[in-house]
Formats: sequence, C-alpha cells, structure tokens
Amino acid sequence: MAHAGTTSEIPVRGRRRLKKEERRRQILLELKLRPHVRISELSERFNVSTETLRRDFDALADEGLVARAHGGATAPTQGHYPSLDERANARIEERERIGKRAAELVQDGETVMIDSGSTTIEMARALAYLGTSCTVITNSIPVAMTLGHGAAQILLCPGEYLAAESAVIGTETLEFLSRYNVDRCMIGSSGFSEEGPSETVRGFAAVKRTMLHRARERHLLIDSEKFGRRGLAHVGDMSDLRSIVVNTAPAGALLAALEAAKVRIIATDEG
Amino acid sequence: MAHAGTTSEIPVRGRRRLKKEERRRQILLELKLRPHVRISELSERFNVSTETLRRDFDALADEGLVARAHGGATAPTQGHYPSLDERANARIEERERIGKRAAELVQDGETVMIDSGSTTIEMARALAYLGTSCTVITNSIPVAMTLGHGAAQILLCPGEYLAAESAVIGTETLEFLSRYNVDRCMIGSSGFSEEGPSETVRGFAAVKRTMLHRARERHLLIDSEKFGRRGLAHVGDMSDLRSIVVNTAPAGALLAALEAAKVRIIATDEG
DNA sequence: TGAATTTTGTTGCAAAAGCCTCGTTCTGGT
DNA sequence: ACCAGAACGAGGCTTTTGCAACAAAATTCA
Repeated sequence: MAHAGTTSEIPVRGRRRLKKEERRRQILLELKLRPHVRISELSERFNVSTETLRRDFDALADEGLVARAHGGATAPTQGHYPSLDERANARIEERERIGKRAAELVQDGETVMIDSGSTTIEMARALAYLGTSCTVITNSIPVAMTLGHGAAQILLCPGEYLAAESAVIGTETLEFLSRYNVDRCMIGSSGFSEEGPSETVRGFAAVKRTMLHRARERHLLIDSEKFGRRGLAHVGDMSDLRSIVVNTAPAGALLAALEAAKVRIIATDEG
Repeated sequence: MAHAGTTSEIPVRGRRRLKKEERRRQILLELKLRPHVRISELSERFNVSTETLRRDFDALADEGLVARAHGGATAPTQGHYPSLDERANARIEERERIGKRAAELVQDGETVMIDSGSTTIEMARALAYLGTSCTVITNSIPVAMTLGHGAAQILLCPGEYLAAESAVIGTETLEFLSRYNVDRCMIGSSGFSEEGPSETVRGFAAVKRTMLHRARERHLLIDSEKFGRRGLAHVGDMSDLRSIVVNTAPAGALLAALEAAKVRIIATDEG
C-alpha cells in the first residue's frame, strides 16, 4: 500500500468526489469505530448513489472485510463465533447463572480482582445490576466497561493488549497485580481437572495464578462442560481455591479432589 | 417454512418458549458476541414473530442498550461517537484530516504514546489503516481497540477507569508512563492559547504532561476551533511541544508564541 | 375459577432496501 | 484527441422491513 503522499496531489477543480478505493477505505475506517453503517447514510455523505455503495459493500463482503446486513453493513465478527445452536444457547444460560451467583458473593466495600473471560463478564454484568459498590481490579476491558458506569471503582491493569480477548496480559500485568492485596478474586478457566484449573493460553494462566496469590478468598467460576478438560498451562492447585461456582456439582475423582482440598462447592442448580 | 408450520400445529408442551425478559437478555448476550443481529434471524431462533422482536429492540433501544438498524440492531457505540449530522460532520472531517496527517508522522518500528480524546482516536484509525507496525502506549481504550487488530503492539496503561471518556487516569497511570521513554507522543487538548495547551479535567492534564516529558518528539493534535480557549488545567508550555498538527494555521499572538518557541506547524489545509 | 392486564400474533399497507439492466460519465492509455 | 473499459446513476420492479391497529393467547391476581 504505497499511497504515502497522494492526498495533496488531487487538484479537484469542480466537484470533489472520492474514488472507489478511497471510498471503500473510508467505509472500513468508519466501521472501526461504529459497529454498523447504513447505505443511505454513506450515500448521502459521499454523494454517490445507493447502488454504488451497494457495490462497495458487496465487494468488501466478498473480501470478508465487512458483513452485509439489510440496509447496511457491519464489521465482520472477529474470532469466528460458534453460531449459537441449541447447545451453545444452553451454555450461555449456565454462564449467566454462574455469574449471578458469583456476584452475590461480593459485599459492599470489598476489593475484588476479576479475570477476563466470558463467564467473568457475566459476573460483571450481574455485579453492575446489583449495584455493589466495591473496588475492582481487572485485566479485562469488557469487565471494566460493564462496571464502569455503576457504583464500582475500577482499576484497570496495564499490559499488552490482546484484541482477540479484549484483555491485557504480560509481565506488566503481573507486576501490577502483585502490588495489591484484595478480599476476593474471581477467575475462570478453560479446563478443570483433579489437578486444578488450567488454561490454553499461557499468558492468561499467569494472570490467573497471580490473582489467586493476591486474594484472601479465591473463587473459580466454571461451567461443568469444562470438567475433566486439561489445558496446556496449569493455573493452580486445588488447594489454591477457596470455592468454585458451578452450574452442576462434579462427581467422581474431581469431587474427591475438591473435598480433599476442602474447596467449597457452590452449585447454581440446587437449593 | 414447511417445517415451521408442522411444529406450530403441535401445542408446544415440552418446549417452553422464553419469556420476555429472558429473550431480551439473550439478545444482549448475542450482541456481546457479534456486532449485529437481524430481526429475521432471532425471530426464527426464538420462535416468535418479527413484531415481537421489533418491540424488544425498541424497548432495549429506549434503554440505550442497543442501537437500532434497518432489519436488526447493533451493540451501542462505546465511547460516544458523535452522530454525523451536517454540522458536526465538518468538524469530524477536520479531525479526520488531522488524525491522518499525524499518523503519517509515525514510522515503522517507533514507539509512540497516544493520549485519549476524539482527535487521537481518529489518529489511531488512520494508523490502523496505514498498517504502521509500531509500539503504542496509551491510556485510551478506544485507541487500544482500534489499533488492536492491526500491526501495532499495544501497551495499555493501568489506572482508574473513567467510563465517560473510556480512558484510565490517576497516579498509577502516571507512574506507569514514567517508566518509558518513547520516540513520539501524540496528545490532544481541549484548549490552546499562547500559554500552551490546557485541559478541563485535571486528571487528563497530568497524563498529557507526563507523556510530553517522556517523548523525544512531542506533537499536539488540535482543531483550530480550540484556539484561544483556556481550560482549567495547564498541560504544558509552548516550549514543551515540537510540532502541532492543525487544520488551519493560527495567526496573531498564538502564531507569535509558536514561532518564539520554534514549534513546527503542520496544517492540513495547505501544501 | 374468572376477570384484568400483559404479552404476543396477524393483517394490511406504506416505506425502504434490494436487484437487475442499460445508458451515461469518468478514467487511463495510446 | 480518441477509444475501450471501468465506474456510476436512473428507472422499473421485487422483496423485505416498519408501523399501526386489533385480535388472540398467556399470565397474574383476587
């Protein structure tokens, strides 16, 4: 893309109109900040017919740069999301329940570390809904944004920004977390076996581990779907946990391991 | 559709339909994962009429939880983006030009500090578009998210999260910034007079000041609209700046002050 | 159980968006 | 300047969406 100094060369004499390429770039730029643009809007703004915009959108959609919608286009879904069929749907409900139950553990005035992940985002939503006025330290942008408008005070961790997870990780993050002692931490994980929680991404495992070390009460928010799974990176031992919040209590070896480590099991599907 | 007809004959006994609240929750959840949902899609998935979904969307839009679109809805724009009406449009174009010009100053491999603010967000967009592979340190969430998917490496500052500006500020932020030395910094400000840039929010002034101190090249991105305005908090002196990127070069006392301080003026409306 | 209220579905029509074709305008090269 | 090809806009038509009013079903509460 060698278009370094081309902008000043355009001697638009009569009426100024953007060229195709430039117009399409503008569309993409627009979509970086807004999730959705309308054909009618852009047609007015660029002074071109709706047909032209339609052609632009179709072309961009062919390249996978935008997703068409009736009346406009949106930014493409980043990190292909498993289109929610029946099963995924049920999972979302589980997460919501887990998040709600976990949020109830937090008391006014407490300080809490919250991990990144879809379950913890649910927890943040529940916490915002409850209006608990606590201090939250997190490395997750969605958690910060969810709680940001409410009663909680948010401390965001520094670190390298990972777009895929909308979270920060890295040594800066760890060092920052290490400077605090908090009442609780709430973490999720992608796997949970007798050896404890595990994570597929090394960077995240380190953050979770550090959070566990800095908190008095340590809660794992986990979906029973993850039982038995073992991720690449070990997050911590059973003994590092104080309680787990799950939809359904585990059984067998996993239950035995939890009992041996005196971990409290909070299941959402029972009284 | 033939299948749908068949199922509707059967009085849905085992398969209970979701209630209003639950359905709306699902919609919000869905929007967390994808930027846009269609009425027609959801109507099929929830087994409700399109009218019902329309009502849901309208209700959620009233609460500001979604943004309506023709045929569906999108997640609301985070970090309030001024809706493009005719008048605001002109200002946006100025900012866009300033942002683009400023982005061209950044070379591959450089390290850059980027402030929060609407002009710097524009710069981030331009930078993402150019694909410059640099290291960016910022306290602005939108800047991080805009650049996150591209070639740049992002370091997010820690600090207290301010929902109104989608940025972090505070002593943690300052202390973090002080640990780095960078090639450039790009800051905006809400006012610019002979005494230098100024800001209405104290917390932001401190961040900008610190960024200025840690950078070799110091650029101010400023809209000529701000000329002469004096905010509450002083950000720095003219001599703290290396160049200003503006849409139109200033005149009079402001120009004299800039020349006295040997500040380079980069105006987007001239050659 | 039955009435009141809420929620959802249906229908009809207006408005907006989509899609196709063809003629016009713009652009770039010789 | 000229021509060929690309880009664009206009018209005609179909499909989708939106909107409003009313009917049907479900839910709540006494």
